[in-house]
Parts: sequence; structure tokens; C-alpha cells
Amino acid sequence: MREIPKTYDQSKETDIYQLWESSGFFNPDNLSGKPFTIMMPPPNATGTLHIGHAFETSIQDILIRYHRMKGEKTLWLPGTDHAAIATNTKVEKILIKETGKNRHDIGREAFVKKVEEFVEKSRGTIQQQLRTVGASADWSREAFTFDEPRNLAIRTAFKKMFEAGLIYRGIRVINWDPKGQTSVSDDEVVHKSEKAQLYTFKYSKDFPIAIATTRPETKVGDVAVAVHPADVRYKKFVGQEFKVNFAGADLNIKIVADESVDPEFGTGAVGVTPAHSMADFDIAQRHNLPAPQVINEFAKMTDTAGSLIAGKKTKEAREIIVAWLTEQGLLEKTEAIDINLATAERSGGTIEPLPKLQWFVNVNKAVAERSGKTLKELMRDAVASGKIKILPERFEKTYFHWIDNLRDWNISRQLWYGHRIPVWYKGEEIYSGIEEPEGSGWSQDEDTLDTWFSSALWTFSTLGWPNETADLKTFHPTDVMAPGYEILFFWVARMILMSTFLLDDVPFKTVYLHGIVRDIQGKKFSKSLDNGIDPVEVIKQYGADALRMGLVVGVGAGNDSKYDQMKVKGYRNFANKIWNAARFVMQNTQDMTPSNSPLKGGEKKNPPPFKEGLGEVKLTPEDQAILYELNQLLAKTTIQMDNFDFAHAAENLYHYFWHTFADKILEESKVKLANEKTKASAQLMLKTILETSLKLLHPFMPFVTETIWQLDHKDLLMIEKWPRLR
RNA sequence: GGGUGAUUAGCUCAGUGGUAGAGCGACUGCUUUACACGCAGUAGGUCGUAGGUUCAAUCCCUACAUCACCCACCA
Repeated sequence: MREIPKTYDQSKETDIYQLWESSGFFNPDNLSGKPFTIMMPPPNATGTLHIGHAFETSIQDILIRYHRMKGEKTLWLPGTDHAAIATNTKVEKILIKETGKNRHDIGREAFVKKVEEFVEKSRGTIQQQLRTVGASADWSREAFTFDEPRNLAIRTAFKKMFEAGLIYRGIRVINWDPKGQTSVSDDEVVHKSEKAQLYTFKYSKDFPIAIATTRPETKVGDVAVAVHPADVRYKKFVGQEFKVNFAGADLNIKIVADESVDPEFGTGAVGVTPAHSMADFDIAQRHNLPAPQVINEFAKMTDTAGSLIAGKKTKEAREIIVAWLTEQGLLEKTEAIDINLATAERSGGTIEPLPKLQWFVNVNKAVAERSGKTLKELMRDAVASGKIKILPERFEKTYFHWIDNLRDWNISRQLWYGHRIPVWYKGEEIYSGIEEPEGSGWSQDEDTLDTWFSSALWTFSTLGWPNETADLKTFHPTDVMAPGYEILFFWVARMILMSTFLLDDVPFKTVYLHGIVRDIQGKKFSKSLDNGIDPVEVIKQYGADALRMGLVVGVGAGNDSKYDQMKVKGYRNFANKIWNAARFVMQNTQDMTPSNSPLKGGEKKNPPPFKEGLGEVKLTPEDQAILYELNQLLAKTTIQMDNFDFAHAAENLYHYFWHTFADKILEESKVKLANEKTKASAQLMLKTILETSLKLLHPFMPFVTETIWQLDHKDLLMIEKWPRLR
């Protein structure tokens, strides 16, 4: 028997990974049984993995390894997301920093090339990092949201939705990000609480009604004043029109009655600026009013804004208007209030509502092929019917609330890195198709698609859809999706939308949402705080098993957690404990005869944790009790695994292994091993408990358990069968 | 404005209708035929506040407080 080192050496983890990967068992083609599928939420191809990814990867790998051991045909399909807006922003930032030029300076083609180089490098890093964590993913099926098979899926999806009338083009007031120079969807808008001044004033001295606003500069775009129909103060003015000169702009203000006005707020009268407020745009639509644009894409006032402020930035224009109002004696009141300022999630720029021609997904249109249901209803039904289970359950409520308030989804972006909208124009003609139409003179839409449009197809675009592949038949719908709760709307909901419409099926059966890993003070990891932790560094120091346990134990579904290095260190110690217990067992069971080995012969395929009357070995009642306890542990662990309760499963295994097996059973065996009469049964007990424990621990701590297993087995622990209940 | 989660030992978190647990840390001993990344042991909590239900509440109900988060076109 060779010497076994005193301390577990986690630097050998890469060898073990190599062993697994080259075995081919990450690939379900080499496995049998019922399919079990998880699509990896594709990390953004913009950077490197952080500790949160390590957590997410651990959860999925635990699930996958457990199901693989249960004898299922497990597919864990990895990939990366081109993350259009994030990548576009990031690379442009680097470009500006390095050369002082922005994307417009170097042109579309050169810019996209630059992004692609960046992404290629980044993707390689991510793949390596996932391997380091121990991800037993099928690399042969790896996908990228921007590769050719996925492009085909995206163009096909667009075409089908366009033909079903679910995608339309129209002028709407959308969220414009002047900093990022693109529109963004409602979900990409982040509201930030800010102090602002609420100004109350009249357009002119002889105007009868005072209005209140925090943005006086937009008032040069007003076309009406809306009041509540029942408001007696203003009833007599409804229907009247006033011509006023407001700060150098000639306005035609009509007094309209609209239910949406709250008579209690401010003066109870709203200055209606259709082009720069979604609410006002709606009012204007109801009353057939025009929508003059007074702010442009760069958040500067247009010529329509009047002589006083045309060409000025909005902030500057505001000051000018306020000064003008004061000078004219029109300002009645200024009060400080708290407002929720809309900002763009990615760039941080202040959102400027602008009327623009954009592409939208209609969520309220009845779909004939889906029994007349709207996309909204399809999304709601998928969860309400129980076909999709969201864990923890409380998020189902959040999901329904989001759906109920959902408006049409703006899917066009004025970015360069992304999927071009598959629509071509020639004069008045418009064509949507998978390929560019025949003939010359067609020009493709300049816009690109929201990145979430492509990731929404992820569960089936990765399986070869729109082709009817064998993979698609075998692995869709997938079993589990395990993203963070923060992308429930962005991604999970959109996957349900796409899958229910395009495939008439759910994309997954269970959504297991995890929380955010924060730093020890409870702060989010962020570049600006510079509190990021590189999982690869932690793994170098303590091993991947220790990191996985440190992230998983004590963290319930959907709960945020704090990353604690000391905890990881504790599980490094545990890995060493396992190693040494195994070392002890091996040193003391070398002379076991094959007949009393718990894993002999035909039991190989699906062995129970122990067998009665193995060989000539007689078990004492005490041994029976110990085996009973082991059986209880197995039963409990299995239930916990099936219930996604990894935190407790791992904790119980830890406790059993250390404080029951190592502290008691193993200690007490020392006397028995020294006595020839009790030696054989003690050996059998040790070996049985160790091997069962290694199997139960494997999904959580794959490296140390496999390393030990390899010391005296030819086959991989990774594909050993999960112990059977007695 | 609506909603969700949290509040238990110094720290991080479990937990149950019958007067509380783990890991880490602290402290005290230990080179005991695997492990000092170890072993044996000790101390430490009016389970956020106020009511209510109950024979009995940390756990159920109702308020409130503090913290965190999500949603929302009050101009």
C-alpha cells in the first residue's frame, strides 16, 4: 500500500477534473436513464466570474451530480451571453479610455470587431473558471447567444412573432438613455430616490390655472392642461384653448378633463407634455393632441423649445426657465420634494422619455394558435397551472404582480453589438425573414435586439431549435433553472414567454431562485467598491470543495448570504477531516478479504449502503444500530436533495461525518480493530460507512471524495449509484 | 403609495406549540497508533417591542419599530 499524505492536497483538483472530463460522462450521450436537464444561466461574456457565479455554479453542479448518481441522463449545458448592452458599454468605455475615441469615431464595423475580440478572450477565461469550481457540464454542447445556431433561432423567433402580429413597429414614448445612446426596456430602468424642487406657476399672467412640475424646461412642449373631470375648480375651463408665450415658445394650451389626474396633488392640474412623459403621451392620445418634441437624443433642447433655451442642456434650460418665471412674477411656490429619478441600469444615465420609432412585443394581443390567449396570459398560466414551480414560492406572487403590470416590451436597441433586427426595407416595402430577401436595394434595419430577446430562447436555442433535433425532443422542457432572483423578470419571465408561444410548452419545470452573495458587511460586490473576490484565488487557497460548501451551507433558497472566508476555511478543514478518516480506514482495511468487501460483485450497479450477513462477518446489535443511523441519514439526505434543501443536506452530512463517524464510530473501532474477534466486523463497518459517506458527499465536495475514491477504485465515484434505501 | 424578506449566543445562521441549537470566535486542558486544517471540555441567549389566542409561544394572530430589497408614469 502506498503512502497516503497526511494532508489533503487540493492543488490536485485539476487532475481530477481532467479525469472526469476525459471520461465522457459530462455528456449525456454516454449516460442512460431518464433525462434530467439544466441550462446554465449564461454568464455575460464581458468579464470574469465572481463569487456569485461560483455559488450559482455550485448549486447546479450539486443538482447535476446528484441526478447523475441517481442514474439519470443528465445534461448540464453551459454557455455565455453576448450581453449586448453591457458588452457594448464596457468595450466602448475601454476604447474611450485607451484612445479617446468613442464608437462613432471608429465606425460600426471596426467597433463590432473590437467587441468580438474582447468577448472571445473573456469567454475562454469563464470556461476555465467554471472548470475550476468543478462544473460537470457538457462542454461538447456549449453555446453562445451570438453564435450561428443561436442567430438562426433568434431570426426564426422574430419572424414567427412578426407574422403572428406579436411584434410591431411604432412611435411610442420610450425610455431613452442619452448616455448610452439607446432605448431601454422598462425593466432596465432603475429608480433612484432624489431631492428635487417642485415649482408651481402659471404659463402666463392671464392663464387661469397654475400647474406644478419638477421639470419646468419640458413645459415648452406642453399642449394641454389636464384636470379631473369632477374638479369643480376647473370645470368651467374645460374645452377652452389658450395661446400663450411661455419662455420664448408659443404654446397652444387646451384644457382637457382626464380621469388620470389626481385632484389632490399639487394644484390638481397637470401640464401635459406628450413627447416627454409616457403618462402625458397617453393623455394626448385620448384627446387627439399633438406631441411636439422639445428635447433631443442628447438631452438638449430642440429648436421647437423656443428662442430662450433652444440648444441648451436640460439642466441649464431648467435654470433659465426658473429665472424667467421668477422675473415674470409667475412663480407661485417652490417646494423640496423627493422624487424617483429614472436612470439607465447599465450606463447610469438619466432616462429621458422620448417619442421614437421602435420595435415592440405586444403582450396583450390574442394569439390565435394559442387558443386566443395573450402572451401575458400564457406567461401567467404557465405558473398558475403549476406546470412551472417557482422556488421559493413567495416569488410566484412577485411574478404575477409583474405580469399584471406588464406593458409592451421594447426590443429594439440603438447599439451596434447585438443581433440586427431581421427586417429589410425597400422603399415602402418591408420584409421580415430569416435571410436577406432576394434582389437588390434592400437595406436592413439599423437597430439591434435587446439582449434578453436572445437569452429568452436559451432553453431551446441551445438544443438546436428551430430544427427538430433529437436533443430538443429528449431534453426539452428542461427540469431545473437556477438563476438569481434578480433576473426573474428580465430572463425567467421572458423565457416563459418565448417558450409558451414558440414551442407551446414550458421552458422548465422548476425555477430554483438563489439569493445574492454579499461581502461580510452585507454589501453587494461591485467594481466601484472594489470589494470583489476572485473565486479562483479562494480555490487556490482552500480548494473548490471548501468554497462550494462555504457558499451553500446555511443559505436557504432565495436568501441573500454573506461571503465569509472563515467559513470556507472551516470546510477546507472538513475536507482534510474526510481525507484523514479515509486514510485511517484504508490503513486498517487493507487485509479485508474480497468476500466481506461491501462492494463486491453483482451489487456494483446499485448497492445498498450495506448488506446483511456479508461473507462470514457477523454484525453486532450495536453495528446494526449504527447502520440504522446511516440509513436514516441517507433517507433524510435524499429527501432534502429532492426538495432543493442543499443547505441542510450539506450541514447534516458534515455533522454526521465529523461528529458521528469520525468522533465516535471511528474512535470506537480502534479497540475493535485490535481484537481479532471483532476486527472483521469493524473493518466492514468502517468501509461501508466511509464509502456511503463519500457518495452522499460527492455532489457537494466532488474533488476530495473522488480523490479518495480513486485510491482504491477503478471506476469514477462521479457515476457511482446513489445509495439505495434499505 | 403597494409588496416581500429579515430581526435567536461576540459573528454567520439553523430551529420547534411545551421554558433553545450548529459552525466560527473566546476560554481551559491535551503531541490519545487518521487528522493541530486536530482531540477533550467550558463559558455565553429575558429568541426586536407591545398586545392577543392557548393549560403552555421564540415558534400562531394583531399592531409597532429598525434594517434590506422589489414594484409603481402623482405631474
